[in-house]
Amino acid sequence: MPELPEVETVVRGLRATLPGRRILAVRLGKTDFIDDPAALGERLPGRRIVAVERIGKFIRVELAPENGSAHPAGQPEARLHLLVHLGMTGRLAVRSPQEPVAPHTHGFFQLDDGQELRYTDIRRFGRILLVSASGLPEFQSRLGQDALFISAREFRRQLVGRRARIKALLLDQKSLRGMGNIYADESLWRARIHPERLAERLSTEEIARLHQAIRQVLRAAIKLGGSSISDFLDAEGKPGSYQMRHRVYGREGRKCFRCGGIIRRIIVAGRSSHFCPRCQRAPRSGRARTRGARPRGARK
DNA sequence: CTTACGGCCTGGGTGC
DNA sequence: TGCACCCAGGCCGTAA
Repeated sequence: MPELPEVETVVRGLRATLPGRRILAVRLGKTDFIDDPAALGERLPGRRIVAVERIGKFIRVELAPENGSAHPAGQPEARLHLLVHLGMTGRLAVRSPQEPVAPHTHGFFQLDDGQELRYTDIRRFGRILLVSASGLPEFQSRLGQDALFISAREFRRQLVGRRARIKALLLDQKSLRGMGNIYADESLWRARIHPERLAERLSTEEIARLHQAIRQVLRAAIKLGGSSISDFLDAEGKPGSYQMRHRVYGREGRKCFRCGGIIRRIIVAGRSSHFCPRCQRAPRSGRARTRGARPRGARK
C-alpha cells in the first residue's frame, strides 16, 4: 500500500528520468479512476515535464507548455499538474514500449526519448487528475501539512481539542497528509500510544513523542525504499524493505519487540489497527460510552 | 460543526 | 476446481 514513504520512493525514482522529457501522446485503458480522461489526451501531448514532486500521497508531475520557457502573456494556465494517487495497488513506472505490458495497465504516456510512462493499477483505487497552476493552491488547501515536515507546533495544533481517536486523525489527510495505516500503527507503537486514545486526552509530552515517532518512522522507511507487503515496487521495479522493520503492522499474535506483550489487532476508524496492549495502554474512561465494538446486527 | 460508521469501488488471496 | 468471504484507501451519505 503506497503511503508517504512509498510515494516518496517512486517520486525519487521518476525524478531521475522524467524531468526534461516531453509527452508525445497519451493512451488510456479503463478510465473510471480518472477525473477527466479526455483532458489528458487533449492537454498533455507536447508538454514538457519540468518536475516530479510529492504532495502527501499524490505524485505531482509538473508540465510546462510546449514552448518551454517563454510562455505567451495572456496564457492563463501555462503550467499543468498531473496528479496521481496510487491508491492501494497503483504503480507508475517508466518502461520501454517493447517491454510486456503488465496486466491492469490503464495509462500510457509516450515520451520523447522512446520510453513510456505507464500507470498500472489492479484495483483502480487510485486516481488521476489534471490541475491547472491556478487550481493547485486550492487542491493543496484541502490537505493538511506533510507528515514528514509538519512542525511540532502545527502537529499539536491539529490535535488539541479534537475528540476523535488519534488513529482516525493520523489517517485524516486534512490533519496531516501522507500518513496511511501502516505508518500510523508503527508511529503509535513507537510513541507508546494506544490507537483508540482521544486526541484531546493526549498529554503535551505524548503529542511531542508522537510527532517525533512519525518523523523517525517515515525517515527510516524512506531510507529503506518503503514497505513492500504484497506488491509495492518502486519506479524501477524494486521492492522496499521497511516491512522487515515493522514492529506491529502485520504482527498480530506475535511478541512485542519492546515488552514481549502479544500484539493485537482491532478495528479503529474502520481500519485494522495493530498495537501492543501492554506498552500502549488503552484509554480508561470514555470507552464504555463509545463502545462501538458491539457487532452491528445479529451476527448469529 | 465534529465525529462515527456503513457502504461502495475492485480483485487477489485465503480458507473451506 | 469452485466459490464465498475478507480486506485494503478514500470518499460519501447519514446519523448522532
